[in-house]
Amino acid sequence: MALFSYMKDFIHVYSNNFCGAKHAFTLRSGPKSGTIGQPFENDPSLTMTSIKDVALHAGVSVATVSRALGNGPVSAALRERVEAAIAATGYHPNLSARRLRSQHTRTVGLVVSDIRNPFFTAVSRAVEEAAYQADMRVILCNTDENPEREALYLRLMQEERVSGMIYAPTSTMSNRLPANGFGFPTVLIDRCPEDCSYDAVVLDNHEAASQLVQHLLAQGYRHIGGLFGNTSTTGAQRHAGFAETLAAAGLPAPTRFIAPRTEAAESATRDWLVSGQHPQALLASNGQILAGMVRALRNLRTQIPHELAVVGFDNEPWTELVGPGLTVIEQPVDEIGQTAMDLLFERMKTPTRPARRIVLQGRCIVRGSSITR
Amino acid sequence: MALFSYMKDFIHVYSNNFCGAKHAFTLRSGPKSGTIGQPFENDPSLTMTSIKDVALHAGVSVATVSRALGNGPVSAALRERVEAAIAATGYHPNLSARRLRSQHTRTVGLVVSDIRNPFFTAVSRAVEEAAYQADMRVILCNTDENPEREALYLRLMQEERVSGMIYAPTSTMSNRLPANGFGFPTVLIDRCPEDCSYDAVVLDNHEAASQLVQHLLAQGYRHIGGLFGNTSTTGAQRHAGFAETLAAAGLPAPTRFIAPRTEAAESATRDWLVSGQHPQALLASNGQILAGMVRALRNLRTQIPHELAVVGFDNEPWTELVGPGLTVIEQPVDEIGQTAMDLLFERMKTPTRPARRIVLQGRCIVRGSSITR
DNA sequence: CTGAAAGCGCTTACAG
DNA sequence: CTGAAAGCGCTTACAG
Repeated sequence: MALFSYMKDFIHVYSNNFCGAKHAFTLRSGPKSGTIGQPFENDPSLTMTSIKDVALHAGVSVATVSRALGNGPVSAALRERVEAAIAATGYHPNLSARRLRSQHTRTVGLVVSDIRNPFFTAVSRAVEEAAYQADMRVILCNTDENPEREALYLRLMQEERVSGMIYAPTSTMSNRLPANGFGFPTVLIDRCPEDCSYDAVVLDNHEAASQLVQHLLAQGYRHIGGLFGNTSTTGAQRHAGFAETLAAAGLPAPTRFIAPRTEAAESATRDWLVSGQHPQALLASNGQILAGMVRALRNLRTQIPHELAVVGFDNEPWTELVGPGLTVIEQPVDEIGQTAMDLLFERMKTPTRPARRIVLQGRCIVRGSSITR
Repeated sequence: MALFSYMKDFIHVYSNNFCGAKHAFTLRSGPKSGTIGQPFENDPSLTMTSIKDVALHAGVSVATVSRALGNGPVSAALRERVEAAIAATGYHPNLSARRLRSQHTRTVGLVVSDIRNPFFTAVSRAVEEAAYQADMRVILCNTDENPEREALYLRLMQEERVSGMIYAPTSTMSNRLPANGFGFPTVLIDRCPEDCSYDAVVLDNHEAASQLVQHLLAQGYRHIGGLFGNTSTTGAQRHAGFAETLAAAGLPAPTRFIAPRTEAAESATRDWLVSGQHPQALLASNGQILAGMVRALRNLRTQIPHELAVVGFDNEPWTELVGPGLTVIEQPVDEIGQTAMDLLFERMKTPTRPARRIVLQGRCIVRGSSITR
């Protein structure tokens, strides 16, 4: 409502005043000035009021307007006049100018590897919420597990001069993280090489996978196989927990590494099952793989859990609704996002503090997919 | 790989040169200068190389560096020297400065109402992809159906001076969209008042809901109820298609309007079913509602479709995996995102063109949840 | 408390 | 093709 009248005022002012005198310097912008083939943009300079317009309107200096905007020391009388002028002109501060001048962007970059993965969607929401509370913006970038896009977005982080970055590197970059950091505070999430010198928030992947295997062993399963994502340290760690727990029980750990995508998981599962000698139970190392696995079983008319038990990662809403319900590890997604932001803020305050690695525990939710009786 | 060495060079340069002479003007930034209680940021001016450093290093003017960066007219010799200097100094252009000076941001704002809704996740990906192709950034904002957050983000769009906006308004704002626009090209998606003067890409909601009802009628169902979201024009339109199709068949259309969330749908469904006189078939107006509905049925041990048939919107991967498979309307999410970007570009080119409303058809995917035989 | 002035890092007419 | 200079819209010492 307030916003609406704001807009109307804005439009109003645009079509009347403040558009004549102020542009001694005109741009030659137009269709030809952009990259070839790119659409050109309206010239915002013609439509946007600036702090100068507000100052003129209020009869004060731009410095005073700026102070009124930023809770600086301004007398009540002037502040009032400035506020009236802002309302009258429909002024909106220009963030580019503010960032350039103040040399801080109040922006955190969030670089994730697959926004279709609900794990990252959930973490994103938590990060955004925390940023919102701290009056910061977040730039969300989806690398899609593609190192080229990743390089592009890391460059973007530099160009945007982000205050900090929360980052889930692809496996390619995991081994090549700059030893001295990126030039701004960085917190890794979900994935982190064992030896790395970055702040990080990760799941205890080894333990979580181990829990799933122990649960299956307790249920009497002995032939247990696993499908793991091949693009991250996370998949590798979950595999380690899986394999070591089976080894401790004196059992083999048949494993396939695949792209962490539904389609890849579906065909891998199908191939495995039609190969004849398939396991009694299968573990999926993330939600996408789990979905592909279930789809394959469905198409093959394989009964869960009687013909094949299934366990996996990520407690997505639908895992409760499928078949007898799927046994999964739930990750503390809100805590991961919140903690990552906390680490970022601490790092900003104390740039020299030694790197901290926070390991969070998953929660094993047992459902029908792994219970034969 | 290229990126890695880039980073290393960057760090290297930072700790050596270019940090002495250039700051005649120093900021007093520090812990006290930010908002109270907010963490302060490292002063990037101390760590960042600028175009001036590159020019110095290459022995050319800043204008030449700028031209080399932007494909301007530069001799091959100088271009080479500039590129070497960029590599040596680890220079990254400052986007804030560039945007301020050039008066275009190459940024599109994407304001959605619920990022947990996979429909919006999918559309976001399509928009991002199209933006990426056009060398533009996207700012993704999630209003969470909250008009306050929405107002905040609309203000942010102004402050960021976005080139354009793709926008799914809450029902509150739907009635209050500024008649003259926001001051930049805007395309509505998913939701759009009937009479509105904005460019828009929407589903033929009336027809899609009608299709679902016709399918149920053809299957012999006569007592058909519906759960619809109450926060958007979309829910209302789907309800209209639902109710009118039933009316044409001379049947009543028992309806409940709810918040478009899983939890709300679950409790509404439960209440409806335990009330005794429940329908034979139920329609859900989006994916979240559909999920809540299925969960309620599961908890009540109600068999789909024998005790209750279920149809709904949004062909999310899991709808195929639940029970006998769920009959749904699939939305052309990629096309929606792509088309919205196209409309935005066209609007930028021809600001005065009359508003265009593009109505896309859904696809009805019939699965076991609505087939009794 | 207030204003005049400098300058953040770029891009772009303008004049060679 | 190239450089010197102006200026985008702000914030912030500095001097009253």
